[in-house]
Amino acid sequence: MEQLVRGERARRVLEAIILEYIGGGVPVGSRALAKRYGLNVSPATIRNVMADLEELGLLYQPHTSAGRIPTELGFRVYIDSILKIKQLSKADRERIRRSYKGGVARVEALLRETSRVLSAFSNQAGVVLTPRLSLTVFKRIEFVRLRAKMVMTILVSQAGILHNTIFEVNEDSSQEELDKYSRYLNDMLQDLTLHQVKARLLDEMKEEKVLFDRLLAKALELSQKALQENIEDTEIYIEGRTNLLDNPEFADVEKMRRIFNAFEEKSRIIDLLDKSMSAGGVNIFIGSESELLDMESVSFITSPYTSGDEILGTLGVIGPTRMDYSRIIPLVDYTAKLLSKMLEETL
Amino acid sequence: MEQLVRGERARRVLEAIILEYIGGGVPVGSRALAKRYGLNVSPATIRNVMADLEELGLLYQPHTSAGRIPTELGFRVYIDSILKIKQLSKADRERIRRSYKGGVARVEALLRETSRVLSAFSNQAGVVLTPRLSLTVFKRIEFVRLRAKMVMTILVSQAGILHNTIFEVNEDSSQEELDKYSRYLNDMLQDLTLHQVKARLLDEMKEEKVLFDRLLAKALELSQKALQENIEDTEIYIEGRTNLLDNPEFADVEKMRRIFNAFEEKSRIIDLLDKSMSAGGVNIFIGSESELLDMESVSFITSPYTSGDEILGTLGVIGPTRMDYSRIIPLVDYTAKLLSKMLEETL
DNA sequence: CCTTAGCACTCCTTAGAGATGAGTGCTAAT
DNA sequence: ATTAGCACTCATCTCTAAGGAGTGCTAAGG
Repeated sequence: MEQLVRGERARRVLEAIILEYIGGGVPVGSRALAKRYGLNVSPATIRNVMADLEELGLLYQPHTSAGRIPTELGFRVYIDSILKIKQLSKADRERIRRSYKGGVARVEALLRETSRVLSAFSNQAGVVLTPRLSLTVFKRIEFVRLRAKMVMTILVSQAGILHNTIFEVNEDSSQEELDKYSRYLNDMLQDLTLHQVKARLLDEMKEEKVLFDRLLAKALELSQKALQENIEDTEIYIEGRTNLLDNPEFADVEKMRRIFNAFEEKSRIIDLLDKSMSAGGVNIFIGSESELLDMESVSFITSPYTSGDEILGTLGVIGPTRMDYSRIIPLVDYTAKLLSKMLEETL
Repeated sequence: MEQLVRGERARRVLEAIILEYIGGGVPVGSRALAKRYGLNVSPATIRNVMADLEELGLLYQPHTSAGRIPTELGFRVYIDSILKIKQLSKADRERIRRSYKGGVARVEALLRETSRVLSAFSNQAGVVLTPRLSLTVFKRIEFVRLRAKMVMTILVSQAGILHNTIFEVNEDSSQEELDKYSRYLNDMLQDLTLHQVKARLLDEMKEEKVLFDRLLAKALELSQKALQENIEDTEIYIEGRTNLLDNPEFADVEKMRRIFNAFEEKSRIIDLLDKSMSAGGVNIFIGSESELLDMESVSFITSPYTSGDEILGTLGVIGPTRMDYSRIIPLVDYTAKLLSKMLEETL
């Protein structure tokens, strides 16, 4: 990829075109480029360079008499080998920290607030994925008797997130009995990851003692059910969707509909963000790279967030391919770190 | 209101115009009306009637040579004194019941699913408000020690909804101690509404015994904090937003932006739905009646839902003023009753 | 060999001019 | 009271022409 754009001048032209296009959203012509950027060459020369870049697949023309627009590949090359990512300024970091309203009263609220912050500072849509339950560490389980034979289980993960399930049991238990079960389980399952918890429960159920120990049997049955339902229900907070409407590329209703449809069908966005979870650091998906059908003009900038050593989830910004990467990449990076720190301090 | 449209024919014309306008979304002319509805009068006569209706403020013309469009008042009169609301057919009721996917594993999921169902059957946006915590009945409280001095409280309402708060305390308590507090409180607060709980806690704190009973004092302090934060955080589930994009009245981007902005600013929608909570049965807000600024062309059809005698929250459909009230009013009505029944059976 | 001025050419965008047609209000006859 | 007839209004559509941004190519100059 690196050697794709050889000449120094070619790279500067590509950069200029991308900056100009990010700023304006319209095809970029040679004249404007020659004037506004200190390239010190004539428009004709730039046209030659542009023709080369087009041949490499980094630019394209919507029609013969229009300027050039960067292709996805063009953006890719720009991001990978031209863009120098700066740190966020101290003032910006400060502003972000301050823009968190209120204390950390609930993890869910904190995640949603983070999404809002991302959207506010990027002027695009912010997105935060809640921790994958299966990856997180068991903290506590409780059973609540709602009415005869109806039980609610409450599972608390180390990440401070609650998951509940309501189900019917064959045999009624009093709240006192349920409390016994949960005390028992809380002792047994301390500090296991949810995956380990599942395995542990299965192991226990195979043991002979289950046959004789009614309490144990009951407790296992209930917790089984609780985990079955819950293990994969990840939530997603998307804030600032309307920011996307300000981008001229989504001005026509048809494109908009596609994007908002994608937002409604959350599972595909979750899959995408999941992918970027394992790969640490900031990830960038440009247009069709995201493999979200019909989203050619949309890009994702994501980063995982953690608590301690535990990777919890992903957050990021959704915007047009034509967004200001130089600002938003550091923003996403910093916000992920900030959130991680806040979580670590409370959990 | 009733006597506003005197003549029987005038009412039939108004009805025909509204039906035609709901169907087509374009101004309705006298000729089309005369042909398609069995009014047995000539277009000229209808024009006279239309002129009368316009004078009453029930219709208006976008320009001299266009047909008529019903005003908000026109819709109001139609709904209040012309429309006969039918029951949903047995087949429709069956289809709605079936379209609920999966069991009732969590109340939150059930509410979101209800929102989805409303949107799917109305082809508009569905909306469901979670129960107001302050109106619901206390079920259970739990404290979880997250780390030194950090405590999470979990409050379970009778409605099966969880609310949690994380906060720092001055003095560390072990999980065993926290369990004692919660057992104590669970006994004390059983079957009170959250409002009563608040009052009760304040009363208790005034008592002299608090000075001597450390356990009591601690328990009260923690529960105080838990309630303070939580008492008003209502959630709202809006599904099927994109359905609104199919309506020609929202075809232009500017109007769309307004609507989606309103969706992002949830508090105003919550206020509106709250209003309709106390007034039982189906409520209809037409255009500016909703007092959501900039929403002239949007209507709300809402109904409260319950569990037993308790009013829990509100659900409804958001669509253009020009929506099919005759179908959607019974839909909202039935869905509210269905949800109420499902909640009653599980809680 | 690279750079650049000049020029012909493309093609999108905009504005304006008719033409079309849906729909009205009014008048006069039934 | 109803209705046929007619003149009139005005949004919408189509077509054309002008304008202009931007290109590719060629030929001249460093």
